[in-house]
Amino acid sequence: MPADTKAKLLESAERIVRERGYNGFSYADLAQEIGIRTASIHYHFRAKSDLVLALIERYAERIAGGLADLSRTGPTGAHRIAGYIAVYRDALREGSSLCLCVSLSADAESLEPTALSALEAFHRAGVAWLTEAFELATADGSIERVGVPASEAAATLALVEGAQLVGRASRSVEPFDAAVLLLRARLGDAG
Amino acid sequence: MPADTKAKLLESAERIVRERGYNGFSYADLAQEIGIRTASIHYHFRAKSDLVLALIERYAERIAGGLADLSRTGPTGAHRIAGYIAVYRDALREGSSLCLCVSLSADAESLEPTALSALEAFHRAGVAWLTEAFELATADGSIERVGVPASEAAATLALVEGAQLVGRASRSVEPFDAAVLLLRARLGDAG
DNA sequence: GTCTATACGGTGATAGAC
DNA sequence: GTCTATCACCGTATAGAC
Repeated sequence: MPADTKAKLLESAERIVRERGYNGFSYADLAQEIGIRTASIHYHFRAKSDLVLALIERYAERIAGGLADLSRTGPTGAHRIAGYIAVYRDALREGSSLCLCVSLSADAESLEPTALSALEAFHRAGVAWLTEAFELATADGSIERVGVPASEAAATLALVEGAQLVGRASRSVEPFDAAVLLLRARLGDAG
Repeated sequence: MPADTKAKLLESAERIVRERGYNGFSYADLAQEIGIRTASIHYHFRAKSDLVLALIERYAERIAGGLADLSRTGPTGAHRIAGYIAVYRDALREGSSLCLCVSLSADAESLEPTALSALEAFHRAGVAWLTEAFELATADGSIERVGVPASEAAATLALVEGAQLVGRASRSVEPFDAAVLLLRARLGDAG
């Protein structure tokens, strides 16, 4: 099935970048994993920078889709925040990988301006979604003591990204859970 | 002054790793920066893994020293937490670099077990120091609504590390400040 | 679409002269 | 302590055959 090679490449590349970082993966790794030669990868993605940009855009769309679902199904602000935390917890995969954009943020220096812009857009979208969720929580009373929604959103994004990093360093979810414990406690039953 | 070459190497290496990550720096970068050949670096650090381990240990000692000073001079729990946030804010250097251990956590897969252990120890020491600070804050009443100190500590460490990452992605301190705004508000005058 | 072959610079690391 | 010389890869990328 040569038609979906591009999809396979994106799938494998995402996993490798999330485990090893942008500078820690190569076309050789990728080629070996899906069983073609490195030269063939260049047919699908002219340069590594093109691949990484496609990776971010695909990832951002997927996450945006998941958050849109959460917005539809999460009955309260607290439920939505709980769902957001779960997305990052799952992405940590027991300490073996990071959110793609957490991994790439650390390697920001090696990225092209286009990739950097996509990375910033990802973060802006996360903060925007969280801000809405905290606004809803203020309205529906599902979270105690909500501060300015935009500030709560910025803090929550940083918290879950940092929690991933600490979990990654110990190859375990435990530090992640410890870091988000107080936030989840504020969510009541939804947490 | 060939005697302090080792110190110069550590200084330069730390800066480069904090800007570009473990996999984004090479002995060649280092050699060029301090004006010797790559072969000479091997005299001081047999392998790259030895250099990175020395880097973490040196960094951990330096930060521990700074925190010990803060413990001595910070009159209240709130002042100590404020000082801790400032340490991470300074390390971000306007968005151009990360805390060494934030950078290395993202590249955890590429590190030797000894370096990984040192990284975990760094995080444990941070949480331990913060736990003490939050315990003090509970006792002196300098922070409102303190939860379980150990949980506050885990959340604070993740918050500042994540805030750095988001700042790094936009090459700016602004996202860092936005992320820690609510925590600093809880610190009252000390924030 | 994928291959072989190849270019060409970068990579950590070592041996041995000075 | 630092050098030159050299090693054995690995890195991204391209040309052109099939």
